[in-house]
Amino acid sequence: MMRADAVRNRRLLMDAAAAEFAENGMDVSITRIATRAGIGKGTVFRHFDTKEQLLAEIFSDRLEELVTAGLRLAESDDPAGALFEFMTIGTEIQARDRSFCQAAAALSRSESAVHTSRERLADVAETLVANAQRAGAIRDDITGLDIVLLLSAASQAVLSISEDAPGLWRRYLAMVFDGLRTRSAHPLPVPAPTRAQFTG
Amino acid sequence: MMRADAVRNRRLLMDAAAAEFAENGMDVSITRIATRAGIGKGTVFRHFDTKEQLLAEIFSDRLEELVTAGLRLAESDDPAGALFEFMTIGTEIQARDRSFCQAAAALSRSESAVHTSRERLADVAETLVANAQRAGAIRDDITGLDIVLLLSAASQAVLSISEDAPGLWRRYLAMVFDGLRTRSAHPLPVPAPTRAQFTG
DNA sequence: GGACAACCGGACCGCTCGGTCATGTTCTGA
DNA sequence: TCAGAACATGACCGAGCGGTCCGGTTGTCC
Repeated sequence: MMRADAVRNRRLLMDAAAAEFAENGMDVSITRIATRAGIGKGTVFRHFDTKEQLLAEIFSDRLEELVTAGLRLAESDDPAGALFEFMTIGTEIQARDRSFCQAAAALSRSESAVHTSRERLADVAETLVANAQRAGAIRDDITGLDIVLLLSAASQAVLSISEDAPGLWRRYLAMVFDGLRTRSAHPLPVPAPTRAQFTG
Repeated sequence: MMRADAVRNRRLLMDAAAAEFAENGMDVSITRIATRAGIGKGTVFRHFDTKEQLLAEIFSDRLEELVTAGLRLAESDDPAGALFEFMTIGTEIQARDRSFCQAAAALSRSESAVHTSRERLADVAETLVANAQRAGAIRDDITGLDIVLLLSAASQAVLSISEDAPGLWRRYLAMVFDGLRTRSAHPLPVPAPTRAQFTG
C-alpha cells in the first residue's frame, strides 16, 4: 500500500508531465516537469525508473482513452458517423499533444503497456471499419490499421501552423474522410500494412 | 573566391549533413555530421555560423527541389495527374527525410531563405490546384496551401512503421487524393488557412 | 618559390541533460 | 506515542551538446 503523500505526489507528477509533454513535446526535461509538479527531481525517479517509462505511462493512458471511446462508438447504430467520430477524437488528441506522435515512433516497440494498448486500438478500429463497410458507407479496400495510421495524418499536416490555426486539422480530417467513402474509391497502389508491421 | 579545398569540404559537409538529417532527424550532433563528412568539427562552423543555419540551407534546398518539379508540372496538359505527381514527389521527399517535418516546424519563421522557398512552394501549388480545378478534376473548395499542408499527411501517417513498410505512404497519399476529387466533395467544416497563417 | 591569407582541426568551454545517492522528513501501524 | 519504514530532496555525477579558439597546414597569387 502506498503512503498517502506518495499517492498525491504521483498524481501531481502525472498531471504535470502530461501537460508539459503535450505543450512542449517529449524532450522536456525531468527538472522542468518536477518543478511544474511542485516536487523534487528525485521524487520523479522514485515513481518511474526512467523518463521513457513516465512517457510510456502517459502515452498509454492516451491510447486507452481512445480505445474506450472506440468501444462505446462500436455500439452506435450509425457506423459511418461512429468511425468519423472515432477519427475526430483520435486526431484531436494528437492535435492537442505534441508528444503523441513522437511517443508513437519512439517507444511503441520497447514498452509493453504501449504495445498492448496499440493492439487494443487496432482491434477496436477493425470493428468500427467492419461496421461501416457492412453499412456500405466506407470503401472495402481499407482496414482498421489504415484508420489507426490515418489518425496522425490530419494533425501532422497542420503541425507547422497549429498555433496560428487551431482546429484547422478538422478541415483535413474531413478531406481524408471524404477519401474513405465508398464512392470515392479508386484502386490503391499498395496493400494494407500487416498486423506484424504495425506491432513491430 | 573560395579556396578549392574549402569548396570540396563544403560539398562533403552538405552531403553528410543531408544524409544524417534524413536518416536520424534534425537532432543529430554536429560532431557526428563532421565525422561522416571526414572533416573536423571546427570546419563545420567555418561554413555555417550555427547548426540551425546548416539545417536551414539543406531544408531550403529540398523545398526548391520540389518547387522546381512543381514549375515543370505546371506546364503539363494533364492537370490532375500533374497535381498528383507533385504531391507524390513532395510526400516522397518527406518519407525519405526524417528531418523535413521537424525543420518545417522549427525554422520556417526564423530563416529567410526557408521563408521565401515556402512562399514559392505555395505559389506553385496554387497554380497546380487552379489548373486541376479548371479541368474539373479537383474539388473547388481547396487551395494551394491545403495541398502544401497535405504533403506531410501521408508520410507522417506511416512514420511509426516506415522502416518496416517503405512505400506504404503511397497507399495513404492515394486515399488523400481520392478525397480531393470533385465527386468526393462534402462541405468542409473549417475555412482554408490564410497565407498569413502559413507564412507565420 | 616564397609569403601570406585562407583554411583546417580538435582540445576546450559552459551548459543541460538523465539519473544517483546520502541525508533529512513524514506518514503509519501497533 | 513512537519506532521505523517509506518517502522527498537537491547536490552531485558523467556524458554529450553547440559553439569557440588558436596553432598548424595548405592553397593561391605574384
